[in-house]
Amino acid sequence: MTIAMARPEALRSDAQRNRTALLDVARTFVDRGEPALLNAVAHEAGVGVGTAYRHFPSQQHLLEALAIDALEDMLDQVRDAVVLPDAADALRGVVTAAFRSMVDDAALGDLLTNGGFSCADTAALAGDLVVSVDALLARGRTEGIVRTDIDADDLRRLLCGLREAAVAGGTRVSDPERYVEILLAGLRPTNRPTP
Amino acid sequence: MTIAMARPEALRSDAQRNRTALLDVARTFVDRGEPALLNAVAHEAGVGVGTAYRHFPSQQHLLEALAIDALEDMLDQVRDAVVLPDAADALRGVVTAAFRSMVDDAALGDLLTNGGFSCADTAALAGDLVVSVDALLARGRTEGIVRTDIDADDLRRLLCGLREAAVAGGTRVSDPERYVEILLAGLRPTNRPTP
Amino acid sequence: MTIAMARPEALRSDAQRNRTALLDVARTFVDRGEPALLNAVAHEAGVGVGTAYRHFPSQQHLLEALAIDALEDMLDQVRDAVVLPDAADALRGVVTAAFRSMVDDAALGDLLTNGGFSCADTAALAGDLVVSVDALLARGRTEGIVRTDIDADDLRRLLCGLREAAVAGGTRVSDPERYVEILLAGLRPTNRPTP
Amino acid sequence: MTIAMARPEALRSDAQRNRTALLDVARTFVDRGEPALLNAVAHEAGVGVGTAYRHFPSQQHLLEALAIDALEDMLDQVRDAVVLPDAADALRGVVTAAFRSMVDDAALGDLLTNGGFSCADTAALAGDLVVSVDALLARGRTEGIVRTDIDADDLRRLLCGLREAAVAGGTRVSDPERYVEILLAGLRPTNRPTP
DNA sequence: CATGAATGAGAGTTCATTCAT
DNA sequence: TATGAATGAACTCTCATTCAT
Repeated sequence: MTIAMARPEALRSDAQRNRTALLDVARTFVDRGEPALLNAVAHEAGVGVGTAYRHFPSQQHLLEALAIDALEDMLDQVRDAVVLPDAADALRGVVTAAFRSMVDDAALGDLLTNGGFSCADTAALAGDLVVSVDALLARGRTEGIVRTDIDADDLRRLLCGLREAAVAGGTRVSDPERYVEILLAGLRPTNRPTP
Repeated sequence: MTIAMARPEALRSDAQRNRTALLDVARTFVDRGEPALLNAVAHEAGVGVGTAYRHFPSQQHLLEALAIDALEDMLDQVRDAVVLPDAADALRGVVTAAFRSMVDDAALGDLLTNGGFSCADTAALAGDLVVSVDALLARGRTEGIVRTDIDADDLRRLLCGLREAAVAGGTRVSDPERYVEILLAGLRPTNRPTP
Repeated sequence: MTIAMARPEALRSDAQRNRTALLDVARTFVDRGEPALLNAVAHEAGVGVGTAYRHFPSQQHLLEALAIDALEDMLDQVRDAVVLPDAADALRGVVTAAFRSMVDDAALGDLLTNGGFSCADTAALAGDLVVSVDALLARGRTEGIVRTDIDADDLRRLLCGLREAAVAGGTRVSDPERYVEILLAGLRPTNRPTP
Repeated sequence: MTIAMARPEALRSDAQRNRTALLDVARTFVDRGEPALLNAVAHEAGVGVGTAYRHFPSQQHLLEALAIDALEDMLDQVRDAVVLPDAADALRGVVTAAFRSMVDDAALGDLLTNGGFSCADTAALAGDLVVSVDALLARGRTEGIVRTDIDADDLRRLLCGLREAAVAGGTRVSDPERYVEILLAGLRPTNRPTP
């Protein structure tokens, strides 16, 4: 029994073709806000259900495969941000980018909201993300630019909640950037004006 | 065809008994985070399915019946707040109380999050709520204690998102009050310190 | 236990009022081609379901109550026809009138089509109708103006079928009278021209 | 979305086995005059409900699958009849055969009576049938052996009505052929004896 | 007698997952 | 390895009839 991977080893070329087709179709589903039912995705991709299940044992696996690149980008961004000269800029950059990604990519948003990773690689990525975000927050706390009672999981929750606020009910709010500003302002330590 | 009401006229005593039993059971479902399936609720309440459907034509009606009291309390609170001497206190009180209610009562939280009212009385209540919240925000804007780019629907969305943040995944975050503080701080006009 | 009657004895005035209201509403249902569900009829008549069931123990009883006058008219017409001077005119008159009644009155048409009387009086009426129609046909056979292999039940079936033909699918055929002409022509003995 | 077909492409052997089993059971239902409920048919065929729904998305589809062969036979017969030397023989043959088929095969009878085709192939067949029957009637009119006010839809209605007359109430009338003779005689132009 | 709440079997349908081909 | 047919539990909803009030 192999551990599931959202990003698999090298595949035979036909398998790779199927996998890509499935992901492409699944993407259209989540972009429309519809659940990526394996059967429906398989059918629309012109592939047997069994094949779909071989590649993605559950909807969750499919979701993680859809989101893993974005998750990795997010990790890179946080790691870059940790070493930025200005801590406030770093945090602002990370929060803004994360929010945008989650609003634009329902797969990523859903994944971070619901958790419960099924693939070893996405789970590991998520773990690394927590570590890096904690580092970022630690620095922010040290420099006094962020509340001291917030950890990485709080930030994840707040971002997921904010994304819900922005896209809930299938309608995207106008100018979602306002919501990031609100979060960023709210994250600063109390009684401390914007620099 | 009578228009559905979440809070019906006086009921015959047996009907009232069943209705209460259904609502009690439904409450345990939503409190556990489970969907209040009409059949399951009916069965557990020791009542025929048909009876459940007579009282609540759909899960949505059931949800609204579960939430209407809390919704009304919320409206009262907002109306009281509008005439409070201090606008900042008023807003803080409303946001705090609303957040607590939604976190404690999943029915209320789900209702405000998903919208789509089926009962005339809950829909009316929700409409009144928007009016009152807009009044509250207008006053806040006038007095310069709240961002000018936020309306009642934004506040609803933000509160629903914050509640998601606090209770998502079936686990309630520790000390949810922190999240309200974040939101309240974020709602203040930029570059303006807490008084 | 009383035997059911489509046309009951004298009723208390309030009972009579309810009965009439139920029948009036039921008539609108069958005229629209909808089944006269006891619950729906009762509700629309502003009467309790129990009351509806007291007056009409089943949809069938309701149907018979709706049709009994027309059935009686039909019987009168046949009895009158039997003693008419011209047998061909008599048959033509009966067939034409019966067809028209059944096309115009879905309750009557359905009753004669499905049989299975639940009320003693409608059943008796139907029995009398068979007797009279057989007399009419006997005379017709004697005078050589009608096929010899047709009895009253055949004629009922043929008329019901013809009505189905005319109104099937909720769409009434244009000029239904053509269909009566076809039946009348078909009923004449073979090889015998219209006089 | 594939368009439904009453007669599918080549099936995998297991699918073919199930399909046949379902159709066999469904046949017994309609022959008993009972509605072919998908669930009941599936159960009696020893097959999951889902399988029944895969093969036949609705009762209507099932009905059309049951009737398509007979419908095709009927079309062949009409097309053959159109080119027969004697127009009267042609019409007689078609009417007689159609009536027999509908009386013997409740699926066919119900299909033609209720219309509302769900499968592309049966709908096409029905359309072709109208065309061919109209051709047959046109020739009959030209040769003066059929009433001029009857078109293909009238003939369909009359045949469906006649079949109702013959089999209504679950009891089949004795010697149904008499009814065809009546219809055939009735279809001839008025005042014109049988040749 | 009137009322209308309650009943519950059953119809119709969907979908995640398995497994024969 | 790919295919797609099969599965059946689960769910929503209806309606004819009964019975407590």
